[in-house]
Amino acid sequence: MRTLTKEIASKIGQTVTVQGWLHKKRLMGGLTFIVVRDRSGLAQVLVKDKDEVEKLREHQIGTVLSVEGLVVADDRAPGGAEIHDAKLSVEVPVMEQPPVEIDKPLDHDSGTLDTLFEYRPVGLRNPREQAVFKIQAEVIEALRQYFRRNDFTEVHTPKLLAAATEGGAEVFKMDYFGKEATLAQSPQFYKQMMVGVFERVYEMGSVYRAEPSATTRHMTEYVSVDAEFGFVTLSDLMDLLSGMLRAVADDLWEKCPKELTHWKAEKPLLPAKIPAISMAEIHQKYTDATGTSTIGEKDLRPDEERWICEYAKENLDSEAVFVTDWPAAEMKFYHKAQDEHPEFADRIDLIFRGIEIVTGSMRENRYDVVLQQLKDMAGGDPEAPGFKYFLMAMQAGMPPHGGFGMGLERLVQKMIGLKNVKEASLFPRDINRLAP
RNA sequence: GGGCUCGUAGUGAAGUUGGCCUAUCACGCCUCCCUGUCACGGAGGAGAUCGCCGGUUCGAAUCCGGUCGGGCCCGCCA
Repeated sequence: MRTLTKEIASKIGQTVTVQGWLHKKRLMGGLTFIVVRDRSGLAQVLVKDKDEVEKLREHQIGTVLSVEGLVVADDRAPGGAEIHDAKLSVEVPVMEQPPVEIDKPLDHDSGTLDTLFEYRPVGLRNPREQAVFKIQAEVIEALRQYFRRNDFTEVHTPKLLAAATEGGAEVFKMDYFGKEATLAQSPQFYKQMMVGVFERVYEMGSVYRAEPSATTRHMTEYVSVDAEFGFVTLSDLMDLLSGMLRAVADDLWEKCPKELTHWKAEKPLLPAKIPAISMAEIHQKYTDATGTSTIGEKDLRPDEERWICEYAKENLDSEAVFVTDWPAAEMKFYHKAQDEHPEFADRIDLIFRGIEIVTGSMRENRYDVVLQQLKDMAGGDPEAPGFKYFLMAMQAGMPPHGGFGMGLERLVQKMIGLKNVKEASLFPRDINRLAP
């Protein structure tokens, strides 16, 4: 019977067998400490028998071990318990030293990220790297719970598409049995269609962007958290997002204290309602504060995004900000303009700790209007397979609805405090990395 | 796509106004010592044709040209 390392503290006085990877060897002469890693964590084994220690000669970290011994309580042991009188059995010997260190923090300086990713299959065994993805898994779990609490249905939409979807971002083209197909850059049209079915839906899945962006916040493949719901206003959407971000943070700091400590992560300051500031006002404040004029610009500069978050943290007790009142000239065809001020789109971005993690908007739900906007704003062909079925759903009756897309890795990056979004991806894909 | 910047043992760095470099340090690895370590400690050792090609020079890690591969910022976006 296998005992997990996390269970040994509750098995004092019992003989147990743990299985895992050799994580650390400390030879002290007459006694040797061995640390074994399994899925639940680490356990210390004390070996005094020279013959037992000899079994590990020249065996590298990563060697697969089975260890049988007596669990003894000792304040000097990590976790208050360790295994004594151990009989070691090497299940899978490893004689090659790992290319990167597993038992000490790996370098995350920007200049060395290439090495970090090149050796990911091994480097991810490092507990501190693992922690990133334990946190990511918990974020997914918290989001799923939050959406379910709010009566959303989870869906999975196709990523192989007949044609480009939203326009704007570049899409990957590929051969599909002699026809041209594209990879989805978002589930936008499908999740809107599903509003007509379930009213409230969400999806968490990979999307693909063929943009030649070489920055700390872009990847060509990332996990998009998408939600869409009907019979709502932009205000409802902002409330949903405010609640969501807080739910994730609360859950994370409750469930993953150890993992967060690895990264010295600080719980974000998030009010019940994240403050909303119009783009024009941000431009004005930024211009006043820095002397660099951005007034009239149609988007926020990256530096403005960083600046407004600092401002909000100091003055509004929030590390996140909604940016409202985007110029309608920058609207996508499926967006809805504001009823009272049609020069603005009914759109928000959510900026968290200096980076845009969410874009959301109300969608144009009137068939005639969205059809016209498609022709006028996107030059789209209503009969093209990329638009035809979307329009079919719109014509079949759509309530006022809206939704958002959020970059999972960006959220994890900012919760932890990583410098590059790629550090929050198991196997990141960017403009010049396709492997591992 | 534009601008800037970097490439030195398995890993991270120093050296880069040419010679003192037979290339330095730390981690890791190997050998030995060490009975309470937990980033253990101590002694010794192996490991690098300084990304690659060409040039300048008596002499190149260092200067020049080319080339390959990274990174950061901007644009665009999540």
